[in-house]
Amino acid sequence: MAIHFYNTLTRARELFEPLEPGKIRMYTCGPTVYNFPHIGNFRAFLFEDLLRRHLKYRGYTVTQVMNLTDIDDKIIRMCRETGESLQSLTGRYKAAFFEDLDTLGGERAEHYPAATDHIPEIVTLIKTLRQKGHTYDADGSVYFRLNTFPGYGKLSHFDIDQLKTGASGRVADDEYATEDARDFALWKAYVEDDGEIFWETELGKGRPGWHIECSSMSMKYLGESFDIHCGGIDNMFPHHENEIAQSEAATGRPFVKYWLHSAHLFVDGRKMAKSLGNFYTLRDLLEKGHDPVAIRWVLIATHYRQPNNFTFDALEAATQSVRRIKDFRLRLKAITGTGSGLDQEIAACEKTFGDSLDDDLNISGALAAVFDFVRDVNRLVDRNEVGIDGARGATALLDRLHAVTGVFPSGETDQAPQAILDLVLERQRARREKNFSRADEIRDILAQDGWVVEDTPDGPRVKRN
RNA sequence: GGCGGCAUGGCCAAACGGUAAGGCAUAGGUUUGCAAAACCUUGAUUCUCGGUUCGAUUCCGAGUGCCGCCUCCA
Repeated sequence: MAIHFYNTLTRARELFEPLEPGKIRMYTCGPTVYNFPHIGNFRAFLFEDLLRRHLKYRGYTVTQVMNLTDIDDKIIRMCRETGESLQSLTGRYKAAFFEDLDTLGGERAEHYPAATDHIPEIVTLIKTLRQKGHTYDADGSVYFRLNTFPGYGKLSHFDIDQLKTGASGRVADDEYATEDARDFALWKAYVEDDGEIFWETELGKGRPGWHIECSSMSMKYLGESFDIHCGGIDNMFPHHENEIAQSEAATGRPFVKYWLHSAHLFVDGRKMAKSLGNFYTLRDLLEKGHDPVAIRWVLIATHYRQPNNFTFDALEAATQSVRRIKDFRLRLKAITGTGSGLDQEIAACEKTFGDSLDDDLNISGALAAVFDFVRDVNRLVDRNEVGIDGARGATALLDRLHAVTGVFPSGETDQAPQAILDLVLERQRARREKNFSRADEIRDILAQDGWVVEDTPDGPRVKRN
């Protein structure tokens, strides 16, 4: 089955055909590095991670760019309030972002350009826009003149004349210099409150607007036209709309072929908000002792265009699911005899898995295929019908699917230390001598150290609790 | 005021006109020294009301509820 994606631009499910055969260039809106990312941020980043992994699984060469926004109003305000330098502040949160990304098993993108490292490129792009008559200056700032770009609104499907200015109650005072309130800043003139944060450029003393960084950096690393652009649904307007305007006005070419937007994460059915007390960073969940793989599971297990309702019950269910897969892999590992090679089961699982993800990243179908496989194989193992070839094949399959989803780890790292293994041996001796009270006592001791011992026909199995 | 999304068994969640996947939890069973794991069995007519259709969770309309965007929030 060919890959299909739902394209926000057309509001339709479309056959996916990259601009260049075999190669995919994608841009994914990254974090603003002024805080620890919350799990809602990671819902979007992990959707993008799943996307890139699946495309690679399908044999494409993927070039992904994720920007790091390290200059904006909030960052400046924080620097002003704390006295910390911009570089120091954003450096800390960049590091935190990568640390959290690693914890969640996110693959690294090919490029992580930061806005402040691309001031020259930004200035060049603004100059091009100015040269083509798409800008005007006001009070030292440079604005994009919206009515010079006829296609404005084609992504968000907003009728530009019906936008209710200031409906969000967030229009800043310094926006009033625009001729039309809907025009947006490309370059913002320096103001007193900016302190030490400014760049002296041909455009004057100031700093870049928000949207322009994504246009200039995406085009620098991916070219004037590229395949996929992702982001949270909230970025569709105005951010992505403005990116299209800037980019296409500058180049005269189509900017992006497929726009993919992820829906929000809710917590207990409500929008995540600090005021509601349901706001979580990854670190909050880790402190509560939750498994990063289970967290990843919960964040990707809902289709990316559906609102994902995060609950601790769901996280617990995901934890159990991860455990089930790990147990299954341990069980495969213990198989030594001859028997079925599982060729049919493996092929069926992988086909359904791949077909599901090809269908606009239907993760639920993909996970269901794996669970069906686990159940089918477990049944065969119960009947002693699976041989070592089958076990190896099944393990290899899970390795392949883990490379795509990141939620089927082997649990190999849970290797018990010698002291624990000694206790297990002692317990075996006790059991052989029918000294079950001693055996149960040892099991309790192991449990206290966080290890579970299970008796199987092939001997005891130790695993992390 | 404009635009848009969502509503499926206790919880999470698929299905894009053909008669409701999967996971977790629950209950019963097989197995086990006891457990654990595994396996088997167990449960929904899909928010409400209309309409289109031989047939609707799926399409259309109205309503109810929750949510998002409308200039810098993934």
